[in-house]
Amino acid sequence: MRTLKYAILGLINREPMTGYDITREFNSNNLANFWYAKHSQVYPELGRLMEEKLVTCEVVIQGEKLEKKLYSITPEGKAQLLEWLMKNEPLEATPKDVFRLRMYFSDFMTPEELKNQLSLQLEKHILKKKYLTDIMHENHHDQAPAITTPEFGDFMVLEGAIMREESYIAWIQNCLARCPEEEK
Amino acid sequence: MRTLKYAILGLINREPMTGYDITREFNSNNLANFWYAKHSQVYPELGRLMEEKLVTCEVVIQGEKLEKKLYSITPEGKAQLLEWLMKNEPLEATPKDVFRLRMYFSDFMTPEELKNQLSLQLEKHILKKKYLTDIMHENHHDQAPAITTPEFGDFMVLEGAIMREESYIAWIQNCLARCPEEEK
DNA sequence: GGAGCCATGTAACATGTTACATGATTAT
DNA sequence: ATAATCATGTAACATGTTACATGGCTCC
Repeated sequence: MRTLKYAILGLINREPMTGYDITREFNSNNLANFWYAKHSQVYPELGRLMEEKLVTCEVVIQGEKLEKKLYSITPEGKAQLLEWLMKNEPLEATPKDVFRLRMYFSDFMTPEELKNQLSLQLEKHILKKKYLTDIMHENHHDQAPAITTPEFGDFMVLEGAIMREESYIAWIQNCLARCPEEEK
Repeated sequence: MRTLKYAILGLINREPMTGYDITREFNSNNLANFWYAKHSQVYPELGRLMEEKLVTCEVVIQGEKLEKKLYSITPEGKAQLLEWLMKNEPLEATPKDVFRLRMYFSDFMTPEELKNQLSLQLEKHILKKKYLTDIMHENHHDQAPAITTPEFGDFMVLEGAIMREESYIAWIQNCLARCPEEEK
């Protein structure tokens, strides 16, 4: 699959970046909602991409002597990125979800503990949704940017992340509604 | 984290099972929507659980001489499972999603190819939703079973999986709606 | 001068996938 | 008989996390 390879190629295709920049993107408000990696994964992968001649590297001096490696995409890199973007593969395996797994075994909890677990999770997803909508206001003022700009991709996936949270929240509320009323 | 450990404990807690049974559950209509593992991961984990004395194992002969290992949960296993179910941990990292990653880089595609990619994905998620709702009709007749039964967990997570597909479908339709109209 | 960030890397470990390997049972 | 499924395991590899390790730059 080598998805990390294409994630890095896609970022460098937007503009030349260092490994540090790429890692920062992977922990940003946009990308982190559907892809991420630690720097310990990024640097070795950049090495592989160099070997495969999909990126080139220029050493830049920051200040007195700090060396940064600024990576750029090659024509072959662009070609492979485009090929990957055009793919039509079967649906990926469904994402793993530890909370859903715990709910699957809910009959081993008391109804009170089940309700408590659902409420705690609900709260967290409500906060996450608020966090995402705040970013949406700040970055896009809830207006879709023009297609063919990088901002369009940012906007689409952020909107998707918000919708995902809304759906999760609605699901938990459904589950809570199905739990019996407290005995007085 | 050792989530696989708890997934296996949770299953064996419902009733004694073999490694083969567990693997089958991990590829079923319920569980596979939020957790799964291959048999090559299950058998070694069962070995670890034996070492930790969280499960016991009884050899059963099937037919003439086929040996099955039927695993049961121990009191200590039950205790650890319950502890895990009661946890209140921060939200997991957001699930990775290759299609969203490709959409993030959509400005590198032509608008036509972007629409094509969105349409292909839409179709797949519509099929998946139909697949899930069919199972819902068959297994539960759209009626929530009583809380405190294992079927309640099955129902909850299946409902969640359907809602997840509905949300994904709505997102893709949003994206398509934002794409410009075809020229004449 | 020190805190926090910029910048790059490696090592050990945990998790997960694909392939290799073997053999019994059941239904056609 | 033979194909599909039941049943259990290991090996090699890919992916991802945590910890170790080093040093420069910028702002206070």
